[in-house]
Amino acid sequence: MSDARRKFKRETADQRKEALIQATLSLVAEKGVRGATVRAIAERADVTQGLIRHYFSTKEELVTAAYETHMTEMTDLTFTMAAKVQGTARDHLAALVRTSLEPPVADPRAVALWASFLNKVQQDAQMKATHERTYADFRDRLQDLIRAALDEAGQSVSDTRLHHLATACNGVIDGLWLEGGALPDAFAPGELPGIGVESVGAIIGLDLEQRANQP
Amino acid sequence: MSDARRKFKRETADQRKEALIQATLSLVAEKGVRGATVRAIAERADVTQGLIRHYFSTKEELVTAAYETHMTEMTDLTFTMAAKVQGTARDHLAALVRTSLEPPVADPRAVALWASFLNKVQQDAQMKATHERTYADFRDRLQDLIRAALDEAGQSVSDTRLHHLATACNGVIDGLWLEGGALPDAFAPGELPGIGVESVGAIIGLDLEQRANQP
DNA sequence: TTCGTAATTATGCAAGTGTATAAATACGAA
DNA sequence: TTCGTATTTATACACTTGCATAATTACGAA
Repeated sequence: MSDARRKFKRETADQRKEALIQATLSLVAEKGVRGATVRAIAERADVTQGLIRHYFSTKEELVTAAYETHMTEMTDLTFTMAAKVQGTARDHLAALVRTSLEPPVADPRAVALWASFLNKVQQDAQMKATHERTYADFRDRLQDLIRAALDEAGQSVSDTRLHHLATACNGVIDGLWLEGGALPDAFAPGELPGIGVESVGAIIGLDLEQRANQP
Repeated sequence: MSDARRKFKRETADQRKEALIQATLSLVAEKGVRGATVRAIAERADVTQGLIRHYFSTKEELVTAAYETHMTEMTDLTFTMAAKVQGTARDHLAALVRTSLEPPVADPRAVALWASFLNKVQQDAQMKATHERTYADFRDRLQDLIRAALDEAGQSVSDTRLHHLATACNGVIDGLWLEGGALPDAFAPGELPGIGVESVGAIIGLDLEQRANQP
């Protein structure tokens, strides 16, 4: 029997799960969690709906897995990109801010996903835990960078003060991230990272915009 | 026939529409637009589902009306509260920032609504128009306050620079508003308005935290 | 009081929903 | 090659959804 008459192809469990998760994410971004129906997900992943049940015992389980995947990818992406930058502690901090506010991290689809999941995150304990873990990860990392940049500049701050600075900067960064994704046309290209670096610099009292070895 | 045996009570069209809209908003905040079913809305408004059709020819129409109502209420509320403050231009600006980041403006329900409507806003032209109008209103008002505060301090800035400052401050305020509503427990009481005033002040180069007639 | 009519309820329907279960089929092991 | 079995499709079911239409009922006008 020729391949052309094959009715389907077997994939590994990981490939299928990943395809289903990606199909779920794209639909959730477009139409929300309830709009991402099993049939629509199956169609987008090019399988029949029964297959979903074979890999995820319920739609809830698929959605939770998709959220977990998305959040992990976002965090990894941000940290990986920011880690590439060489330079002083101040440069590192500036790079993290910039990376967080540029594509592919800051992007309409990511914000649409964030918005679509918000309801469920507030009600589902497991999703809430995932959310708080990623949030805390980012904030701690940001706090370390702020401390290093201030140390480097010869300034010392109390733990309380440092905590406040990190909270403020994190709020500004997350906020601008949301704004940029929700209203991509409200900002000129590169404007958003600029505002972020300017604001974070202003809050902690360092000029982040000049590079380390300027004239 | 005694009142106790009445099967229903007639209300004016405005009262019923308002009740249906409020029921819709509370359900959309909890479960998203698709989760706010006609039957659930009717139950929450204490009517039978057929009545909805009598006032709104389609669910889409009800949802659009609810969004319009919500956005108008939010804008009015913010401007009304901020307008009460007496003092210098700097005080006015600080008050607008604070008001935007305190309850009842900054509040989990309002952010949940924002998130739930985001999908529809991006796809429905009428909702997009409503959104952009309210957004522009706020930004223009903010820009006027910034200009006045800078004038008052004897600083003059170019229109381009002013536009940039307003965009930056607006981004920070909206962003913090979202953060505060999405993670109400991440900030101590009063911390968020403080961060907002601090950041906006830092961006435009004025200390907004001291009141006008300090020693 | 009676009565007309608009507000409200009651009932029904076709399409879409998640989930369950049976049937078909690809593909590695023998 | 043959065959077993996990993967995948096919089909069905009970329930929910938005919308439509008929049947009631409240309440002001006469």
